[in-house]
Amino acid sequence: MDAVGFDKHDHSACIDDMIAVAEAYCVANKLQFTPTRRRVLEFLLEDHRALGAYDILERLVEEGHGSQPPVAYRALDFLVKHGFVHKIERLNAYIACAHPHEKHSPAFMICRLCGSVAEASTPAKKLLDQAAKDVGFNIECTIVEAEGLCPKCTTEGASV
Amino acid sequence: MDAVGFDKHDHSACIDDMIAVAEAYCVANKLQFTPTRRRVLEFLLEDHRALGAYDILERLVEEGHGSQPPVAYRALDFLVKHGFVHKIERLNAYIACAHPHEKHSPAFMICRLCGSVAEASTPAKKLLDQAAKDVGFNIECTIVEAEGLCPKCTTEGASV
DNA sequence: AGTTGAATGTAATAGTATTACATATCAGTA
DNA sequence: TACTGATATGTAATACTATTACATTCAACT
Repeated sequence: MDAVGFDKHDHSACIDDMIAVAEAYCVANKLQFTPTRRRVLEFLLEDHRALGAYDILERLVEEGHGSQPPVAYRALDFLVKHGFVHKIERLNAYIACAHPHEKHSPAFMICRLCGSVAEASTPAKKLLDQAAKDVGFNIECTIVEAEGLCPKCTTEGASV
Repeated sequence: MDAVGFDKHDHSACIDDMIAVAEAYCVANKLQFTPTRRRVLEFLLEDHRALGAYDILERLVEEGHGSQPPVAYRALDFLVKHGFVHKIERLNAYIACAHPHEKHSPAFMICRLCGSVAEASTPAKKLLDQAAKDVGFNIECTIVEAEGLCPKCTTEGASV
C-alpha cells in the first residue's frame, strides 16, 4: 500500500517517464497522442495537485490550442478513458495517474488546506465488490476519496 | 453489511421515522428544524434517488419558500452537516441518509441506468485509515461511491 | 483523388454553486 | 419589555463546471 504525492522524488524524470509511457501505450493501441492531449497530460504532471478543466483550458488558450471548453474536456475525456488521468469528484478536478495501466482501484487523499492530492492503492474495491454482491449490484467503477490534512499541513496546523 | 435502497419496505413509515429522528435530534441539540429544512428532508426521503440542488429548489419555489439557489443550498448544508443527508459527489446530487447518526462511513451504489442509489456500510474507512497512516495523512471524511448496474437493471439488461 | 472516421474549432447554452448584502426571527438576558 | 447577539431567510448577481450542436480539418486507407 503505497502513496505517491506527499513524498519527494525526481519530478522531472517522473514527468518524462509518464509521457513516454503514454506515448508508447498510444502507439501500441493505435491511439492518437495529439499535441493537445500531450500538453494537457504535461500540465497535470507538473505537480501533484488537481487542476480544474478551466485551469487547463486557460493554459491551452495561452498556447493557442483553441479557446472553448470542449478543447479541454475532450482531451481530459481521452486521458481519463485511457487511464492516464483521474477525475477527483470531490474537487471537480483532474489529476495525472500515478500508476498508469497498472491495474488498480485508486484512492485519493485530498488536503483541504493546501490542495495537494496523493494517490494510493487500497483493496477497497474488494470490499465494495463484496457489499455489492450481497445486494446484487454490479460495479463498473469505484470512487474512493478521503479529505483531510496532509502531513505538512497537519504539523503546521499543530503549531498554530 | 447491509444496504438500503434496492429492497422493498414500508416507505411511508420510513419517511415518518426519519423525520421523527431528525426532529428529536434537533431538539436534543438545540438546532432549528425549520420548515424549509424539514421539507427538503421530506423531498429527499420520498424515494431512494439522489436529487440535484436545483430539483429541490424548484419544489421549494412551488411551495413559496424563497426563489434563489441559496435557499436550497443552505438547507442542504444544514442537513449534510448534521448527518441527515449525504452528497453523492459523482452525481452532484443529494440523498437522505439511511442510517442517521449511527456512526458510519457510508458507501453508495449508483445505478447508471435508472439512477437509483443505495447506501451500504463498509469497513472502507478502516482500510483508508491504514493507508493514510502509512503516509501521515489525517482523514476527516471519506467518499466511497460505486457506479454500475442495480439488480433490476442488470437483469433487464441481460434480456435485451 | 475519394471516402471514412477521428479530432478540432467555436458558439451557444445548460447545470452547479457561491458571494454579498439586506432583512427577519429567535433565545437569552438586562 | 426591550435589547442584544446569533441564527436563519430573501434576493440579486456572479462564478464555476460541463454539454450540445454544427462546421471544419486531418489522417489513414482505398
